[in-house]
Amino acid sequence: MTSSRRPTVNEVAERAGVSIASVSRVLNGKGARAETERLVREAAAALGYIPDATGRSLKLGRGLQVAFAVDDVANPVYTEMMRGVEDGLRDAGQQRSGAADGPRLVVASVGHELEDLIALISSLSRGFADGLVISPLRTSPALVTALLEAPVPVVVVGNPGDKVPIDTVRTDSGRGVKLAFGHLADGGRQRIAFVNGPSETAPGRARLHGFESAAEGPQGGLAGAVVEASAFTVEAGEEAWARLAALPARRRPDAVVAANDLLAFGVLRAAVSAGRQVPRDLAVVGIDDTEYARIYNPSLTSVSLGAVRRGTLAAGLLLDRMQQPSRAPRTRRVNPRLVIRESSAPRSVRR
Amino acid sequence: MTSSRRPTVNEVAERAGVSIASVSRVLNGKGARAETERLVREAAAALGYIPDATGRSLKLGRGLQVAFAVDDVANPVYTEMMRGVEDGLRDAGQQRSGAADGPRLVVASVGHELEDLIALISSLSRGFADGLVISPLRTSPALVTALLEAPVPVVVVGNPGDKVPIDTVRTDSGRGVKLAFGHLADGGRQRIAFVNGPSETAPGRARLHGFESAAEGPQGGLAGAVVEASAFTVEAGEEAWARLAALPARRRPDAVVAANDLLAFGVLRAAVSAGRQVPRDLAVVGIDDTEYARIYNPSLTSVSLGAVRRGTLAAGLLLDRMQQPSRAPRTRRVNPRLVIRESSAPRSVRR
DNA sequence: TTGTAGGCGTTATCAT
DNA sequence: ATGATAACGCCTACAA
Repeated sequence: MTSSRRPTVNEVAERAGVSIASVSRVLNGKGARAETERLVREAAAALGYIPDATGRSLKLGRGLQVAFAVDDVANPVYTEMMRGVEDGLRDAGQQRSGAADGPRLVVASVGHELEDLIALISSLSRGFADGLVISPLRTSPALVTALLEAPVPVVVVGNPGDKVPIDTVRTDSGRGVKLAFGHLADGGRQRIAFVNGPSETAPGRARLHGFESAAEGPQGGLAGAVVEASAFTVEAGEEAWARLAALPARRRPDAVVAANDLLAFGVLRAAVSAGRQVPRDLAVVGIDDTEYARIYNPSLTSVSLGAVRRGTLAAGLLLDRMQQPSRAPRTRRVNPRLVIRESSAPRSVRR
Repeated sequence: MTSSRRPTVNEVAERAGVSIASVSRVLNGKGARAETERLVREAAAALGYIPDATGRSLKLGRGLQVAFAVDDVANPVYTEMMRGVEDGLRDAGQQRSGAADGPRLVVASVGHELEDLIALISSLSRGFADGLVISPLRTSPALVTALLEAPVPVVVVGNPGDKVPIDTVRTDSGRGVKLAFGHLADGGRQRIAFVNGPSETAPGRARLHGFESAAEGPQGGLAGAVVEASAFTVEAGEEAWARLAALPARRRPDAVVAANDLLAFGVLRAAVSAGRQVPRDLAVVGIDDTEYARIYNPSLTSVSLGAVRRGTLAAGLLLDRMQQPSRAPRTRRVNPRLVIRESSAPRSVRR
């Protein structure tokens, strides 16, 4: 099945009757006599020659792969972000280098363990990836250290900690939570609960602050219970709903803001299974505006954090830094945007 | 930000006061005097030395990465399959080589174009990946050729064509369709439509055959319209429902088998939006038993094709072939399994 | 314009 | 047991 061996520049050169230097030049568009060019291209085609990426990167000191490390490939928000990174790589790569296309994107799915991510970053070496985009849930001094000493440029989507001199793409998810809260309050909801993910994560902390600050605002009296789910997953959302449902009747919420769409789906699934009517008995708002938000029944009101856009911006920052490793770190921002759907229809309105 | 430069064996050797050969030996566990070993390890640790993957693969003629090429990263079935591949790589890698862990998995998201996939396969080179798992929707003689001449071992999840001598992991998705059809017929449904994906794809063809053969069976009189969606996506499912709804009343289905879960969600979304009650007015069964099938409202009955298991099996086949490139091609099979949920509750039963 | 030669970081052979 | 040295495939001064 596998052909015996890959042809090398040497064999192409021999067959074309030229030197390996000419082969390399022709194949890299460095200019050569028309006749030489023809000879080389013919020989390469005949042999099915494909440059060995290893040899090339070894010589060049860089390859053409960019990695995207994700905590949870099953979360659609990351696949959307990934699409954004891909787009950004392709477009910018084309625009910048005029080359056929930008670097190839590989996705490294690291586990949920922070250590795994740190190991990935510091093991990052030429030949695996020449740039990295990460969107870590958790952070720690060790991670920051690894980031700063990373062997290749790294762009963080999220907040790695204040004043860390590194390129980042950020969004104010706390403000997103306030948007959701205000929307539910405007819709006549009386007791609005917040289902957060783990508060020791960066997004968990930011979103909790958002809820707390909403609770201090003019409509703050409507703020209900805060429940911390064990993860940003559907299962954890179901479990969180069980805890809300166990509350004494007068504290039981008529609306829930969930810290992401997966948690929201969990709450919806569990609440509907328990016989709640959504949005009549219970309104639900998620965060991320995942593809499934539109599809769910009822469709889910959600706060878009611009996952695709954030991916694209991250790719741009990364390419810039790969070109100029010493430039000053930059931060790009994306604004949250509320997308209203069925799951949060105002209490007063009959469907 | 990026530290000046990565340390190399030379620097470790110099600092340890030994030769680079000793460094290499120690770090690869080839045995050395205890004192030498200590010296090398200390120097390596002090310098934060990490072997350069590029240099290593260049010398070794192979790296330690496996790629997984997917048509549509947004389809949860592929993220599940990917999890299976990861597991298989890790477990088997550990078991076989006794090494810390198996090869690293990278995901190459190729576009929907067959050409892109072919380009990926033939451009596959050392330094990018040393093995590949693909699950292509479409196939063609050109793809088969590329597969057979691929520079690295390839395992196909799916059916690349009959008698193609290549390792494959298969499942009889046609039988899955028959399972779904039979289930709906048993539940008292009178007119069962089939929403297929593009019939020029391998799964589209197999699933259509499954439906046709069900239509010839004992309950075949219940077989209704066949609609071919433009893709295996939610949007295409919504559009397909529109076409079913436009049918004259007596041909309108009271049940739908969809060729995958995304199509099923599209049908559900569109039907529910149009005021249909599921499962009272309309029963729906999907294929793939995606994570969202359990979560949807109503939860979706679906035929599991064992995505995770298929991924694991593919990883095993790949590792075997990487070890023995010339062994005979093998095929592993996974059986479809019906998972019954709310969306297909029998007509007669009141909820 | 073309060819020769050196070296990127690693491992493995062959002396010592 | 250890060290010097030669590759692996590629690109690119430098020389011709």
